Amino acid sequence: MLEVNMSEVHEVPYEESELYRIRHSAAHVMAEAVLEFFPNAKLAIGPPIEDGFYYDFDLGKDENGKPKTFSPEDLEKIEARMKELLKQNAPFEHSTMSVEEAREFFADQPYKLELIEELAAGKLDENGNPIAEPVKEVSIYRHRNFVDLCRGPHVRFTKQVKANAVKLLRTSGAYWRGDENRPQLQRIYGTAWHNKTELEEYLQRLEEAKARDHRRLGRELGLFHISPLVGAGLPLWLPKGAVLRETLENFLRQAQLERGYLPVITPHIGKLDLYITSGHYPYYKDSQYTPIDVDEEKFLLKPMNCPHHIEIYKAEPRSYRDLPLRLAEFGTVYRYEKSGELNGLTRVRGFTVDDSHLFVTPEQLEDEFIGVVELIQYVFNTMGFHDFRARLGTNDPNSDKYAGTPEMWERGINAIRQAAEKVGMSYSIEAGEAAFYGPKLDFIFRDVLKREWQLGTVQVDFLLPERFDLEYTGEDGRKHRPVMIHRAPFGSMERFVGILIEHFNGAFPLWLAPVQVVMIPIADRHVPYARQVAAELRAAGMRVEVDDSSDRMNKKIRNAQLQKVPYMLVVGDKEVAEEAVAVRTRNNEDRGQMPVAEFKEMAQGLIREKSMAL
RNA sequence: GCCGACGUAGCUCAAUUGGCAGAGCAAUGCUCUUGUAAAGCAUGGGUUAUGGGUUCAAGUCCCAUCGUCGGCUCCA
Repeated sequence: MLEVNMSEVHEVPYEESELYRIRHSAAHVMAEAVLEFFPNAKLAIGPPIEDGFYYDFDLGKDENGKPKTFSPEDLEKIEARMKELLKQNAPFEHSTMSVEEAREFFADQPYKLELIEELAAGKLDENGNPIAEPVKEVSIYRHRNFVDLCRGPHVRFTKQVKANAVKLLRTSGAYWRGDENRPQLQRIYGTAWHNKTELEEYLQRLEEAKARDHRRLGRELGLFHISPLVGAGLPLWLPKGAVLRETLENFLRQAQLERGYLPVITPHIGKLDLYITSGHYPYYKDSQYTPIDVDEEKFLLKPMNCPHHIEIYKAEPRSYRDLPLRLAEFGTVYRYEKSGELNGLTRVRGFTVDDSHLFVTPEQLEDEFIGVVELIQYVFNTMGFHDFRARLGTNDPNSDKYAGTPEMWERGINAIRQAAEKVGMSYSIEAGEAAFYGPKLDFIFRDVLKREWQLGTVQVDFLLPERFDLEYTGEDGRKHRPVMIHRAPFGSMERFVGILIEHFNGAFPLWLAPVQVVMIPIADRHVPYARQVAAELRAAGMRVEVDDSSDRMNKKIRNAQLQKVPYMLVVGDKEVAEEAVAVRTRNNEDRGQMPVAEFKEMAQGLIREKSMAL
């Protein structure tokens, strides 16, 4: 198993590290170089970021009135010049200016002026974060003739940024202040490290990430295919991918069965009115497809499963004895994603949610919420996902994106906090991360490349029960309003599988591997025996292929190895004679000869336990 | 959707300034019957994403559309 070393231990916060100063300084020197080639460029901001830095520029318009952009050749020129400038040693000098002076000094830099005004007004700092009070003086850094409004810190001399540890990576468009209604600027991304070795290690890491890209592995391992004729963002699951996905689904089905969930199946479209009632339609109009006309009525390709499940709840009168009612479905939903946002399996236009809606009494809410949290933890643990954190997403009181009353939100948030406390789980709170109908607890997983992915989610919802006027008859014979819990441990099957592919680099644990065993007959005369063993293993529930091609044994091993098949069973004269198989693993281990029955028992055990081992 | 780059055989990539579309792997056939990461030989495979245009001549230049990639924005 490939171990990718991303360890970059920050003893001090990144903002106080030398690397941060190096990158911040590299951004300034890059801007200096840009101004040499584009003297009229307007400077926006140029902060350090994870693994590097960027700087945004407004290059003005060309003769046709189109915004000017950086060409790839420009990038090369800028990088070369930047390296020269780094070597021409110059000190970084810090000073301050009064707001008045700064306004005058940056008179021809409109973006800097905007930053100065926001500082002076006590609104936002240069990163767009709110500040406590208006500032009277602004901080300035100068090296040679390049002067920038900047809080720093920087290295002391440009030479401290090693020219051979810096590389410009790419250009892109980026909206000023991250707002798509404001001008689009030209951004240059670069990376900078302490020394050449670190830079090379970083570039190496990028290569490794590329090699385990799920889009590439998805093709190489025959997992999925995206056909432009079917449509962008609409993946086709190939047999091996489908096996992988169904194995995951069946695993969860079983876990749900054990926990009292009930399966339901609902159609892919529903009347527009359904979504108007739920409130989804007005809120998410922009990310839904145009309604379909059916006779005189409008139908929506379903963007959510909850309204359908709610209608199942309403299909009959409910009593407190029916609750909690846990309805579960692998429900496929369709959401419009802008073309530029699509990405392999991780960002698609049609995907399947491992959805469930729990209808509970207020008294049951906490226990049921805990049950869901424990289910998600069980699912993650089984996957071998140990590096994850929880995030409580609350409403942002300043946003009109959230429906319901403050009391509802309060109750929901409290329910989640109490449940989290009871299971002893720590979490961070982020305002503005809630669903429109209620707060949620998200499970954020860090993969082997240390990238974070939001996977499982649990949401508390008092709103939709109101909107749909849900009720049950209580012990007291009166009508009561149930509470809903929305939850999905995997999130979306597409996204989850995409992440799984990258996390395991295509080498799935035995129980998930689309092909668990490849039979490798040495010569043609061994093929019948290989088929016989394959049949026996298949009868025991294993996924087995026989490589009866005319390739040499060595080639067959190579092919199985490249497909990351866990076990290769080589069979020749000796094995035929002794009812045995010669076991080789994808980890290049030669386990030697083993009776078929022994192999079968061993492999079955590992599959049953969903072991990570071979 | 926006900015930029790109689209040649199933895959990875070649093809001077516009001048006969190629290679490796894969596929198919034949020979060999093999003991732990690539046997040998042969064969087939393309309206160069699609549609228009410029030119004696377009993979190459121009326009549009579709798609991919990297960002931005967005993500119930």
